[in-house]
Amino acid sequence: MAKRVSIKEVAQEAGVSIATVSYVINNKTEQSISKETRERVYKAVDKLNYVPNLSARILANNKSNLVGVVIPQTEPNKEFMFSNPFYSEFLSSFEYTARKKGYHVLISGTNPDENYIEVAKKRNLDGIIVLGTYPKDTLEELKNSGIPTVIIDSYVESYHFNTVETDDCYGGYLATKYLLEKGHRKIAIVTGSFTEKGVNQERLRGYKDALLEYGITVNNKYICSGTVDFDFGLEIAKTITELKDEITAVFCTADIIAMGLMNGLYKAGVKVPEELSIIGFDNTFTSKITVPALTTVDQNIALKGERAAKMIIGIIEEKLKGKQEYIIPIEVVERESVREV
Amino acid sequence: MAKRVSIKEVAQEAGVSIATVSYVINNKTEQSISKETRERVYKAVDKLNYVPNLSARILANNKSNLVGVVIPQTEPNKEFMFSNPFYSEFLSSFEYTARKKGYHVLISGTNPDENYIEVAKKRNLDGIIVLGTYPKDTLEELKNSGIPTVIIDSYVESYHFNTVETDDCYGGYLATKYLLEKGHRKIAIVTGSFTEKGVNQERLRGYKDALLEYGITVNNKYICSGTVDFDFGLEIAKTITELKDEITAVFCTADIIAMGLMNGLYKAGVKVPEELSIIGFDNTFTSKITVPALTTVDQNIALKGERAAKMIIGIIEEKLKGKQEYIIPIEVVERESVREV
DNA sequence: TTGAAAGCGCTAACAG
DNA sequence: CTGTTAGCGCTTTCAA
Repeated sequence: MAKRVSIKEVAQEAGVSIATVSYVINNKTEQSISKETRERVYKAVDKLNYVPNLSARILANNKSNLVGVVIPQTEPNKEFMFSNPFYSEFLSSFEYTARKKGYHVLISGTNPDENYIEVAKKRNLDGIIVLGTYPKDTLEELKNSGIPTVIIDSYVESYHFNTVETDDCYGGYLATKYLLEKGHRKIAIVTGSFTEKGVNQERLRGYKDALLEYGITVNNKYICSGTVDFDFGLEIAKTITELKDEITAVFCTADIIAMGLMNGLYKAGVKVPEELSIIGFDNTFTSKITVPALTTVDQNIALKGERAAKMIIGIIEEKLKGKQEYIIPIEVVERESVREV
Repeated sequence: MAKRVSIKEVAQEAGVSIATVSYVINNKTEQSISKETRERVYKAVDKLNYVPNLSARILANNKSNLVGVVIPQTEPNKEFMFSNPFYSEFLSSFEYTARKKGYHVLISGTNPDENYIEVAKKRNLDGIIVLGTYPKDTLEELKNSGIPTVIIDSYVESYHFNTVETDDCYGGYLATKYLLEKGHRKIAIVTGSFTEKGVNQERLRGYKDALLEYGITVNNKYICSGTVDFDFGLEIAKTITELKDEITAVFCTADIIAMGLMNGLYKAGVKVPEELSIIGFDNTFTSKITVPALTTVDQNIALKGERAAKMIIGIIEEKLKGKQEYIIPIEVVERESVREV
């Protein structure tokens, strides 16, 4: 590797002190530098192809311009975190926004044994984004570490933490209401497991709210809970098929479940939406792809990534003070999987 | 933020010198340390909750245990790089493998204006993974920077660079041959644009090879080239529908195109696979989801990520010398979109 | 087996 | 307006 040039060599080349070089390259306004000197430094930087060594800078400044994103192992025993398209869409938009603001992004799945705070300290992370649900203790510890943190999509005592969230309850309400407005009255819900205060529970709450608003009593037989994946959707198709003569619509609290369900229904010969209407949640890009295309609740993941980036950077740079909260707007995207009855 | 404890405080607590602490926490074998001292240090580390500051370490060692992954803006004007599920699957597996080996991963889209070598130098990256196709100059420059680099899926003068690749030509051959074995003789190919020496060109080559092997002359009318996305597949459905009485099968060089095509065909009332067989390429997780499920060529993306990580780390640690190359094995995954004729 | 001290590249307080 | 220098936390040579 070609020997890296340091500030010292730049100083030499420009015939100034290293302090001066530092002032110039950092555009320190509190230091006036003669135009001439400034130019000499620039020229030397160019000529020598100087690139500052951030490690040294971090050491001196205690500021890394690095933010870490922690992504859960979505499936235990599965090493892979963001096979779920949600994560990649989020990350994509997050990284882009952060980069534009001069921050780099360190990603990390979670090692069960490794405490993320350790990573954060080691790498002098300026801030941390936490995706997904974690035990409250872990989050509390994070908070106590004093490192700016933004939690995404976690309902764990939100009043404590900076958060970017979707209004899942409202989303569940919207989805269900949409079906109701289309004339459906017997509506099943297929959802993930109800970890305490999780996303699924909120969406279920919205579902109930909407039914109540229409004076419909909630029928527990219509509530199917399992895991958030394709296979569960596939599997539950059997149950739904049996319910087919009673119900006219299904609200799946995740697109991926809806896909599995639609697939299973297809195999069982149940036509969507002719015989059964389906609405999803997430609007991952795959929902356009199904046949029929899936009507779903859009939570604007890209916006989520962008807001998360702006929030954490705002906090880091102390432009944002106190607890921060942002709720991502939500809306139904009409496609082809719901019919009017 | 709670004041961080440094090696100095640990030394004080343990009643030894900072050098000794350094030896102990780094497990330096070339330094013998009495068991007793070692224990005292460990105790102090625990008590004070000491976490080493990697920035200082990097500065002293010139070794960051950080590797950068450069991801292209797949679509110009689109900020988002890895909406394409390929990237997330790759990254997921890459990060996991790297983490297990003690490396962290810095991700970055590419700023048109910002030269990635600069990022690499700034952050003292130990190695770089480049995804996708770049101008040869850029890669050459990277090479000259002396930073270990592994290029994924680029055909740019591969003999120069360390690479992890899929044998796209062979994949194209396999896909086509599969159709031929199922009795198809008139086979169209729908593919992306032919940038010089890109993936698509290779897959096309395989397609031609297979036809030739069966003594079939290539019909240019059957070669449809556009962009690698859902919409192109949708669009090309029209052309394919017109060809329907001549051809019996289509090879799409990307799953996402196949999805669009299937969607378009569905709308046009063309039945897959009864009237037309379709085979894809990639085996992204979405290919299970379609109706009918897509028969496709699997390139084992997770393995790709794993091998890339092992390769770059091997090179960094000088366990791997000279040009490295790994070709990901490939196979056809049979599902439901191809029928026997 | 241990410790003192130089040095990694940079920032910033201070002096001039 | 510019330069000197201490110090950020750590590794490593060399001496003890």
